[in-house]
Amino acid sequence: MDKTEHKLPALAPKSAIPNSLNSLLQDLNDEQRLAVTRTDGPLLILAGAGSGKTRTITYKIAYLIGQGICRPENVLAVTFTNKAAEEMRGRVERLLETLESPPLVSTFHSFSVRVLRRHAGLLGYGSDFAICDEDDQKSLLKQVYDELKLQDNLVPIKRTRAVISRAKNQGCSPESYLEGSADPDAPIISSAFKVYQRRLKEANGMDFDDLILLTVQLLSEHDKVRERYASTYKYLLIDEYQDTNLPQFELVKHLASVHGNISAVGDEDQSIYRFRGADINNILRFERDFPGAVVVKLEQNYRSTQTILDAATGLVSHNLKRKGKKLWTAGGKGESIDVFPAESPEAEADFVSRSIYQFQKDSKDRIAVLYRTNFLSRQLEDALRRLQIAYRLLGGVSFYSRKEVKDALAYLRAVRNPNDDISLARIINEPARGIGKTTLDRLWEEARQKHHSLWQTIKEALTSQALPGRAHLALEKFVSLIEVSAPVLESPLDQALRGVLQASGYIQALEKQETEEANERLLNLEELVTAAAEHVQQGLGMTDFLDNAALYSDTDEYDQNASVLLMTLHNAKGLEFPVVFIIGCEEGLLPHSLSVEADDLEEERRLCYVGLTRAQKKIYLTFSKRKRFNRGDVYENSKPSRFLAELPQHLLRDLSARSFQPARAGSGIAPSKTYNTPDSVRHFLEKKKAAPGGFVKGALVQHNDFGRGRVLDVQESGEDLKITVQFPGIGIKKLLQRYAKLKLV
DNA sequence: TTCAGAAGGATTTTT
DNA sequence: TCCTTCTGAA
Repeated sequence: MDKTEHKLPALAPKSAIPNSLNSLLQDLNDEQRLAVTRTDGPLLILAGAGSGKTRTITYKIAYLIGQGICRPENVLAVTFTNKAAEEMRGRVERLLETLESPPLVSTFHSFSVRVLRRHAGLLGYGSDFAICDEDDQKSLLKQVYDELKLQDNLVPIKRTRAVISRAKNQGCSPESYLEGSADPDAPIISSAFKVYQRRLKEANGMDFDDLILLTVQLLSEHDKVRERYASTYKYLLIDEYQDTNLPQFELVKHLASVHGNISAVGDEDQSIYRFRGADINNILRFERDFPGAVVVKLEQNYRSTQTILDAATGLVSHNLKRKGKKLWTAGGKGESIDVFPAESPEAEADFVSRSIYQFQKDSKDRIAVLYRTNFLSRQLEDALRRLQIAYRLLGGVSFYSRKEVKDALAYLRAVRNPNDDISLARIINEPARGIGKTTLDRLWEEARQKHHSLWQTIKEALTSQALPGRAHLALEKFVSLIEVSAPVLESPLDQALRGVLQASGYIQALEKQETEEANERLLNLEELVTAAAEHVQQGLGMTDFLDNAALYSDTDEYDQNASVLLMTLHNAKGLEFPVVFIIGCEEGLLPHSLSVEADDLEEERRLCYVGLTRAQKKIYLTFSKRKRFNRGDVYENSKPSRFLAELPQHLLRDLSARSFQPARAGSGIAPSKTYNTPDSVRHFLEKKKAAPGGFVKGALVQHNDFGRGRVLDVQESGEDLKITVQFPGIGIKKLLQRYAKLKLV
């Protein structure tokens, strides 16, 4: 790009600009500074991996506000994850020491919720609409299947859900989806889609896709609302623009329709969300969509060694659909990229965990292990535990998707709005209170015919005495439970939550079970109450609490302090680590077999590219020559990923000659490791007075490596205290119970 | 209506 | 291998 064409504005220091901002601008290279200081009209920042993307946006926000170009409330920055938003918010606040009000940094989804909470009425929704996650969608679809007399085995609900979501992300209605689809099941899916959408609206619910779609609908149908938002946000900044899908693009267009000051940052080589409708053409087409756009390319990489960059560029240059850019770094050549072909998946995990063990002996560098599919983490977790290496897993079952947590939240929703069918159905017989399948089927049938909510139907059935005595009584009790609980919501959120859980008998039912599992659930509920209390302290209400719970994702728990992180390649985007392992570099896994069939090879390649460019210093690529077939001990040969062959071969080093002794129990390989009680643990524990030394069962603790955990047991042994602490979220629940009991001595 | 035991199915990636 | 769903008995 010709730099002379756009002269850099002189950096006239005004008194309004904090000095720090001024000196920050001096730090930037010419392109970055241009990207930061150009404040008129559309701007596309094509940023390579590790080129300081986030930094550029953050500085830009600070620049706009610090220079007095606009007020904080006139800036809207959009990211894809809550985590990214949070981080950016923090950075902006640090840059601008004196800020009356913070600029809005938000994800597409949470921004949409914010707008919809205000204007849902215009679209025929109540403003207390519920946000449905995948589970809710599936249970709603189950009812749709009942209504349509569809068999699950004809078209699996899971598939229907995915197809509907995809259609919505492409902006399709049930009808337009049917027209455009070659799928033989399309007529069935389309009819389910139609009923699903109707029922969802009747239940005053929105799924994730609706959040965006309905916001777009709102802005396009209501000129006043659009103008209001579009003129409020004088400056619009969109991160990861290559991941926007059609509805998101339309949202952006609406928001930019008054001022047109949109800055989009993206990297077409990192577009990895096509499955959720992300359209790489959005970024390729930017200059056409926003005429007069200036394009800035950030090609200098500040993250990786030249070797890593060459490898990554070499790989992704096999893709045809890209604008092309040449990454370079002022840094050194760095180490070779090591490839380890393992004999078996176990050997692969063994290699990785031992290498990590070695690394940790002489450095504190953070290490990431990346993989294509979540289940690949398991064998590795086992291996890491054998060596007692602390790690943190992203993904899997998140706190807010646990059954008991979702039940508790459903109680809150149902009490607040009993006509919320989805929540009501979730808890009507949880704990079991004699409202069984037969009764519910009858009620649903009734509700369906009259187009009434489940709640209405129940009340009608009670007045008309239409049900057998036992069911009648059970329903009467349930109705009064919900009605009696309503005033409880007036009290502070944490108390309300506790009250509802008590009144419903949920807590008591768990307590009665006296199993380890029930106990864990109780502790989780306790943690939820704590979280609610924290929300209250931040001055947030119930709606915010529920929204956050719904939009919360595992990535958001990412903990800067853990030194070994396990996550999918998707989750790794936007992060960086000194050392990166990419495991499972096999045909069928990376690229994934389903993607090869669907001809999404380029996306898989980009995914691999994303993985490679996370690394600052060192990359290991591993694969197994054999893989275990579904069940049993049958092994099958597997081929190394074609991407390994596409990498520039001179950058690779084959480690197959290096062999490790196989791990044997009791051979002294597993080092005994003592964890000192971190200060934060003491801090937490000492607040509660009870048990020996102030340590108490069930207390929440914070550990540097594992994040938040809980004290399971406290025993005195001689002069020492033996405290058993459990850290949830580390692995699959069962494994967790077996292994993740960490002794803090 | 509920619980327990058995059989069968599953594995892409996420807000 | 593990988890979910189905089936039948109390």
